[in-house]
Amino acid sequence: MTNKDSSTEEIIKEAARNVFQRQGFSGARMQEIADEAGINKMMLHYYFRSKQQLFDVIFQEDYSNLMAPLAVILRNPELHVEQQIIRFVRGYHETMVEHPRLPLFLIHEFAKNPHKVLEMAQKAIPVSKSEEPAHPQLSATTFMDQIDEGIEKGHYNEIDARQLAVSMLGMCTHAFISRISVQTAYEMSDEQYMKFLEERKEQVIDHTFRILMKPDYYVKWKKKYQKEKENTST
Amino acid sequence: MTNKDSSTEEIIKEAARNVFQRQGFSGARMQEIADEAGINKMMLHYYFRSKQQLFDVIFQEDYSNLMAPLAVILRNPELHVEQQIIRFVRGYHETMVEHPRLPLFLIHEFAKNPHKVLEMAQKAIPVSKSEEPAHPQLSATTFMDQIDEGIEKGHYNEIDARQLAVSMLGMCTHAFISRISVQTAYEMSDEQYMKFLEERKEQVIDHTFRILMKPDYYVKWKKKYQKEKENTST
DNA sequence: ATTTGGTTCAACCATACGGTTGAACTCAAA
DNA sequence: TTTGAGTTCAACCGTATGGTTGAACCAAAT
Repeated sequence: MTNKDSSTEEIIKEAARNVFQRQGFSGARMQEIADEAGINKMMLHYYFRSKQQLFDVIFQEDYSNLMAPLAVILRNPELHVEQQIIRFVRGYHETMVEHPRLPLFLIHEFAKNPHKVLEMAQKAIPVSKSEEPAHPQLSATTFMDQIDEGIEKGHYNEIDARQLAVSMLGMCTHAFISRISVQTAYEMSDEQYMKFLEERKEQVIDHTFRILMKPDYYVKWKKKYQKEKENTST
Repeated sequence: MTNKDSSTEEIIKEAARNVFQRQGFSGARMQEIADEAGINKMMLHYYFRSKQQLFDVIFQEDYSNLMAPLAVILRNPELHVEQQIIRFVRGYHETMVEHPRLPLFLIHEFAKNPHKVLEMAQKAIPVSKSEEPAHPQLSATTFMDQIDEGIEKGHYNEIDARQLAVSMLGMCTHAFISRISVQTAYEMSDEQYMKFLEERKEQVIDHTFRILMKPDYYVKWKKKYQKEKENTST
């Protein structure tokens, strides 16, 4: 039981993560993973039995550690939608800046094998302790319900909450999924792109709220938000 | 020289298109393509020499016929940005409803092999006849320039045009790329999803303009737009 | 010093897969 | 009817790739 992070198992997983994220399941070669880990190919099978099992472990881990926590934000009934959006978008960008290939990887494998991934997703998002087992997903107001509420109050535009959700997700993912085309089209260096992503975090929040909120409510919100930011940063 | 569409070559291309779009290059099997086409595997090599060449033909065709025309809209200097956006988003949705797997397919292969795809993209978007060869891309006002112009006039919010472009693209692609998760999350039947996409077309335009335009200009625009629509439909 | 269980490896195996061969069929031109 | 180019196929080949074997190494326990 040596240092956990430098154990062979962890080294393999890290190498496999890289290769699978670059090449996808079918594009990845066991030999390539072994090379990247600097070990014998046998080791992969010794620790993870088969390519499929190694892949499943990686995918499961990535999904549970990185995506599931974000999904949970949008189901937290304690949190106001506006806070849900802010935390989701920030969380998404902060996570994906560290793992830029993850969105495309997850989406691609998802599309190739929806059935399997859906099972996995259910496992990965455990029913939170405060929720009654009888009402697994609907315990309180959700993202959608809160938006409808805001519409009734006259704060929000009369939009389909699902359309907003898809737009928000799309704005989040696209900067990572299409990085190369964006970077090429606008002739950005890697540093410039990182800066672009850093700015984008707040931009996506702004875009989402411009879509969601009626203009006067948006202005009010923005003032309040700017003050909060100043307080937090000092 | 028999009927073009039912020629063996076309049958093969159609089958290959399906398999490649479902499985990606490395996931696709020549045998599977042959089976889908209902012919002997030999035929694939007879007509297209190798898997790589068959793939290249498909990819090039899909890109040139379906994506390039859309990209051209955003570079048309004769067209006002607002018109560019409307035509792009409509065109995108109308194309992708017919070829729902195309966005993820293109993006995934692009990410795996950016160098090659970029070459292809340059070939696919020919310099239009009216343009001087000396200024291949910058012959007149572009998407970006027009937006900056609109900001100066006080019609548009002071946003980074690149951020808007990425948001718009993301809103377009996401509905197709993440179809299964969206459909599952909102428990939609296939018909309901088609309806969702049909609505989405106008929604994305609306969202984009809400991000882009100052509220009063947006209201003015919307009135004008609604009238135009009535005129067109009658 | 010996055993034992976990770990590592080079070499090997079976199969899947991309690609090839050579023969046969079709059909139009001569 | 013959010829020949274009087309189709079953069977085959070579290699890449996922997976296995059996032996060696090493550290801790006896």
